[in-house]
Amino acid sequence: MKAASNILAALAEPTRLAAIRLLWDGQEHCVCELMQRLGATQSRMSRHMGVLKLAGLVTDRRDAQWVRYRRAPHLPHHVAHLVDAALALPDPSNRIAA
Amino acid sequence: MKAASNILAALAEPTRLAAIRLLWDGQEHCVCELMQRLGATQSRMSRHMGVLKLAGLVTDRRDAQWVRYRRAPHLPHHVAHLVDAALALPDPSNRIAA
DNA sequence: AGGGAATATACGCTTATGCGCATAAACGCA
DNA sequence: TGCGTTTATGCGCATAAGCGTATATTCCCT
Repeated sequence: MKAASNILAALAEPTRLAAIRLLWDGQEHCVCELMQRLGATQSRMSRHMGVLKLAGLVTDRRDAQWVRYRRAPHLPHHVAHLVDAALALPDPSNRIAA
Repeated sequence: MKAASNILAALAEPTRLAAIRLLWDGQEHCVCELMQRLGATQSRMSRHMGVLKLAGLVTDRRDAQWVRYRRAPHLPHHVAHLVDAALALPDPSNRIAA
């Protein structure tokens, strides 16, 4: 099993990490919202979410024409802890103009 | 700045994570030791260490014909915390035979 | 049934990553 | 200086990752 590498690789992409940051509020977010807020195209965002889902970090739920993503429930504590640590790193998108 | 992604990507490779695990004892380890203990070729290990060094996770020191690597000193707490969390994930190489 | 919205996916392309092999570079020692 | 040891690196290759475009798919609503 190489779950550790999968998870780390999933987090090692700026847009995916940004998506995780949004999803980590515990609420559901549709792809359309994520792509808008992160400035990503539809297919790009969809695929990134697929990676996060495959890594076990998020789950999705079909709701009419939308697919709602949210933080995976019952996430192993090690994993949750890792994600928290990743989110604690300085966020490039939060940079203050000089 | 995309340091976060760099660090996560650096950790997202099994051999590199295993190297970090060894180096996280705070001691110095030469490439020859790492390659032996991790079963990697020389060039492979050297390059992996280069990636870790570039990510700022380790430092190297020339000692005669050896290059001693060790955990980077004064690592930002966020980063140290992240690495600790990554090392806390179940380790594939520590698997117990069934 | 038909149309529009939201999402996933197949395809092709470009770039990045990881690797082995061979070679260079740095060093100690005789 | 020449040799052995250790480490880094140039080169080429194979594979993976990421992306855009276009197309399917799923669902609601009329």
